[in-house]
Amino acid sequence: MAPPDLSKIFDTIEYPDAYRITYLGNAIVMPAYDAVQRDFGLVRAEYILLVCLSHYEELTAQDVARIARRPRNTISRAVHRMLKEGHLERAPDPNDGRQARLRITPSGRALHEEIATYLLRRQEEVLSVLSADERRILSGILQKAALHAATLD
Amino acid sequence: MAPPDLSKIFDTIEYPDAYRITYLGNAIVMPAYDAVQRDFGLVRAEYILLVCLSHYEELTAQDVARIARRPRNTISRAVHRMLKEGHLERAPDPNDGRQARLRITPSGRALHEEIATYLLRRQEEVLSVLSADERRILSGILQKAALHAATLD
DNA sequence: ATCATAATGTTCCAAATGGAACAATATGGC
DNA sequence: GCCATATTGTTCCATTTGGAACATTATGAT
Repeated sequence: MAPPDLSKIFDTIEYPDAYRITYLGNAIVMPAYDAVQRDFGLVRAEYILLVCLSHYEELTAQDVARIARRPRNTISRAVHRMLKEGHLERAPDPNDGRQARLRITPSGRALHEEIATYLLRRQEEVLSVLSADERRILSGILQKAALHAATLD
Repeated sequence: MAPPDLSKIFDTIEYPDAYRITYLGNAIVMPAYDAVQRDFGLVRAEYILLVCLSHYEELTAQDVARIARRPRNTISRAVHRMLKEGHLERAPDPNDGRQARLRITPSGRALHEEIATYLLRRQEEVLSVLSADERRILSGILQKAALHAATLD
C-alpha cells in the first residue's frame, strides 16, 4: 500500500488550531521527556514538580497540582520521591496543619537546570523553521491565549 | 499562605514557547477528552484511531501510529475494541501478509463527528480571546511549524 | 535461491496513572 | 462554641500505558 501523506490531516481536521497546537506540543516535549527519563530516571510528574518549584519560592502540593493541571495524588507521589532524592524540602505550614510548604534544594535546582536544556534544545529544533518575526508574533499570541486559558475553570 | 500567581511561570520558564504550547494544548484537549470518556466511554487511543480513519480512506495500524505519534501496541488494542464496537472494518492486505487495511464504518464516522464537536467547542472557548487577525496569523505559523515537526525523526 | 535484516501486529509484564475514599484540619453559618 | 461543609495530602485499587520480546511476513544482498 502506498504510504499515506501523514500531514494531510492538518488541513482536513475539524479543529485545526487545537490539532496543530497539540501536535506541536507533543513533538516538542515527548522526545525531551523520553530523554529525561532515560538520562535522569525522572517521570513526568517529578520533573513538573521541579519546574514549578524552580519558579516559585514556596508552594504547596496543591499549588503545584493547580499550576500544572495534574491530579493531586500524582504530585503527592512525586513529592515523596523527590524528598528522598534530596531535591526538595518540606516544612509544615504553621498556620494550616493540612498543608506543607515545599521548596527546591540546590541539588534539585541544578537538576532542573540540566533538564531544561533538553526542552530548550528540542523547542529550537522544532521551531527553528520559523523566522525571528514569526517567533516573536507566535510568542505573543500564545502568551495571550495561555493567560486566558489559565483563567478558565 | 498567600495563593501564588499561577501564571508567573509563563514569563520565567526557560522555554516559554514550548511551555505555552503544551499548556494551551492541554487546556484544550484534556477537558474535551475527559468529557468524551465520560459520555462515550472511549479512551484516548480509540478516539485518535477514529480521527485518523475519518481523514484517510484506508490506513494500516502502523500508519495510525505514525500519524498520531503513539506506540503501536496501544493502537493495536484500540483497533480490537473499535472492531468489536463496529466502528471499524479490517481487511488483510493482499500484497503484504503482515499488515491489514483499516477503514472506518458509518457508525464510527458518526461517532467521530459527534466527538469532534467537543474538541471544536473547547478550542473556541480557549482561543476566543484572540482577534480574527490573531487567529489567522496563529493558524499559519502553527501550520508551518507543525509541518516541519512532522518531518523530524 | 538463501539467508540476514527489517517491518507489522500482537502479547506479556511491569510501571504509571487517576478516580474515589479516607483521616486530619480548617472554615463558615448559626 | 458547635456542627456541617470544604480542603489538603495520602492510600487504595482498577485501568491505562508503553517497552520488550515474539511470530509472521517481506526485503535485499549475494
